[in-house]
Amino acid sequence: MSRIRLVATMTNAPGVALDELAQRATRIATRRHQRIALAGAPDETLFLIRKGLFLSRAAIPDSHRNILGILYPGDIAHALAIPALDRTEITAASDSGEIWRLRGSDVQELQEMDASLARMITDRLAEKAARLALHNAVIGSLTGDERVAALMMELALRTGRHTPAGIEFEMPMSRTDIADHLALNADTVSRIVSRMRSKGLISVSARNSLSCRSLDDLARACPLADALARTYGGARLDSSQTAP
Amino acid sequence: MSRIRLVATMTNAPGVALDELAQRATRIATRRHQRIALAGAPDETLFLIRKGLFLSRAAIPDSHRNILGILYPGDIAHALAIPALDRTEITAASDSGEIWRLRGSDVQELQEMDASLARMITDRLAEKAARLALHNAVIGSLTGDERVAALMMELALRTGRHTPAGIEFEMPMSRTDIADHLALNADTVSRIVSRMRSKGLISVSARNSLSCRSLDDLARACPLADALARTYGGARLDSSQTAP
DNA sequence: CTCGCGCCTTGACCGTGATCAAATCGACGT
DNA sequence: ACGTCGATTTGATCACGGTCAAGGCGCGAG
Repeated sequence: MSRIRLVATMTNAPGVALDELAQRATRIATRRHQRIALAGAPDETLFLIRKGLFLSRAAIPDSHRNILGILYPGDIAHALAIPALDRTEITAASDSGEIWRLRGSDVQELQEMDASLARMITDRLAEKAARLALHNAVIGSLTGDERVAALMMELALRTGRHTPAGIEFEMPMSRTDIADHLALNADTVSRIVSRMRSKGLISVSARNSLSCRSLDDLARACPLADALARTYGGARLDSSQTAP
Repeated sequence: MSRIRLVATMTNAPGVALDELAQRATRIATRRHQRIALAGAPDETLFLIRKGLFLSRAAIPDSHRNILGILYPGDIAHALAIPALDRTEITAASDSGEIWRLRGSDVQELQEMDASLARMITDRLAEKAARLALHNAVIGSLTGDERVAALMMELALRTGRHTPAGIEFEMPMSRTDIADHLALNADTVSRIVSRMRSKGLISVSARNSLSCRSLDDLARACPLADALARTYGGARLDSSQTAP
């Protein structure tokens, strides 16, 4: 049997590079539903997510879908890393978030002075590509139920806290947003979540907040759990049954 | 009405950075179906696609799917940009391809000497992220027919040549590979391609080679054609009817 | 309190694409 | 030419999830 451990996630960039960025960054405090347009900013502008959960959106022709991805603290958003669609923007999913905006020329300059910053940026971009490829596999090869379980694992691993009842995590998106992100339908997502609740896999602990007794049960509901754990948790599935 | 122009695509990195890389790279000539394992190489090893079409693969649990993406000349492959799945590898789709393998430490060193190389690498990674996000939208919001049209547009824009009969392009993958990549089923892909042939949208010009009379007709079959053209072609859809 | 407005839930029905099976095609070696 | 093996095509059937519609719930405004 396999077990997932929840470990502290490194959501922040290494301190050295961060201090340099902090000096030049425009800090933006955000509240829920606040939008930050990418269309307006110059191409090279770089956004660094510092706190909270954000969604990147864009208009997708002939479709109601408009979610491109979830942004977590530490992530980078850059116009060049987003497909050439209309109305691209970032919206805050949770309250009291924070984003840093950096001019492309400043980043360029700092990068030339400090190689570790360049390294940090390429690592973030590579990680983002890996996560997008994994998400491709999620929506390309999993059933509806498995996709929802995958999203919950991702959020639990990133934002989860241990409580007596198990692991509690935020899912601060509407059913429609979840559906868009998982390439499902809002009605279907609602059905799936209800089913998971009635099976006891998860329970609602507050508005936009879920808890699950055991991550392992969730993982068993999702074939890609192992890869998700490695990617999002710093945690990993291991086969040892050593229960201390 | 909109028209798509096919323009020369810049598939190669800027010359300056390329010369530096050339000195340190191990050049690998590949033939069809040749595999290059990523699992064996050190984490930081960087692969640069120089010629030919390649597919990145990985084992996906409980699924026959195993295609993560298509790699075109100019693309970078890096273990960190690939999700934490088993049996990750790159296979050549076409004959007479070429890949450069670079040690992570060499890249690091060159990057510190020449900022334009660092820039080239981040640009490639960002572009890859954009393409993956676009592919998410393709398999998440399009019907089977539209997905196949999207893949054909991508290939036509990247590898297409003008001929008297229209645009001719290579599709050197098996039906199964195409199906995996588009999150469809091999049977379904076969049906869709047959349907497109009987509609006259495309015709078979040789084994693994198709031609289509007009890219615009293909584009009309795919809601995301505009974004695909911007991303893959350097071409774009424009609304001018100026026919010289 | 009550109304109104979003959002969510649940049910009934339907369509796209998956699955399974059989026939056909293509490449290659003998 | 013939036989073999894998890939492709095509057909028949079915299930998952989409669509549409009705009803419920939460929450803020009047």
